[in-house]
Amino acid sequence: MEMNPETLAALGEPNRLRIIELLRAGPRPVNDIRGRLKLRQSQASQHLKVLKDVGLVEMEPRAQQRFYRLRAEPLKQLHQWLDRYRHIWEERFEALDEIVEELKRKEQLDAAGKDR
Amino acid sequence: MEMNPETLAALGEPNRLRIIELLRAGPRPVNDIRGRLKLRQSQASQHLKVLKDVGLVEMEPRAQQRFYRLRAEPLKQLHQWLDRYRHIWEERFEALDEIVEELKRKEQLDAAGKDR
DNA sequence: CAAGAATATTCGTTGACACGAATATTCGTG
DNA sequence: CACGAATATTCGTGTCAACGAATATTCTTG
Repeated sequence: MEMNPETLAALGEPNRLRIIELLRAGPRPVNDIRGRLKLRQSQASQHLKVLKDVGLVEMEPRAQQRFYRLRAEPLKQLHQWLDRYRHIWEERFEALDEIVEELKRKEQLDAAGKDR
Repeated sequence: MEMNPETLAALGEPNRLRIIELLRAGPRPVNDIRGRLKLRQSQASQHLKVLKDVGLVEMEPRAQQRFYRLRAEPLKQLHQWLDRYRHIWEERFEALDEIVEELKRKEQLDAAGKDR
């Protein structure tokens, strides 16, 4: 499972991240996004273009408005990718480490004990 | 729940992403990372510095080597953040929409039926 | 404490990108 | 088909970040 840096880079830009967060609630036309996030018109369009190019959003024209909505795939994929790091925050490994450490210490004590 | 763009931006750089993926298996000294990913020495150090600054990794000196390891917090946080988008890829909502649509259609048919 | 290994930091260069203003495009309506 | 609303695209500018080379720092060992 490989994760694609471009998706992450796209999310790494503050205004784009805000757009993603806004779209979580559902599809919106550009002008709505622009208004809520206080962006210039070109800014809104440009960022949406980047997001669309990496596949994070898709667009549906509706008269002269364009509705943008989140696409499931990349978000799901990113989530799955992170799942592979679960062991980092589920402390089992650290606990295991500690147990191993303790065992080592015990063995040493035992070994030392033999000589006493 | 807010997600911080800097973390994502840090992950958005290809070489840094590779470093993160490499560190998933456990802590490593700089030279090991450098070797496996075929980076220049300064590149390795610089990227590791960025990762450390955003808190994605931490460093532990060991003689003149420095071991870098993943930090749980930001990864866990990112995972949780993505959890809030679950409804996007778990099609329940779309399914629900369809059901609603069908119900509407049915009602109309029923209403029409009454007059026949 | 000199020397070497491992790593960090500095610095100049270059390319990419965000921004804003201006212009172009698309589409419904009179 | 002219017009206006909504959006996209282009272009010039400034900033920032990645890179590579060089230098500095840290730490161990003889």
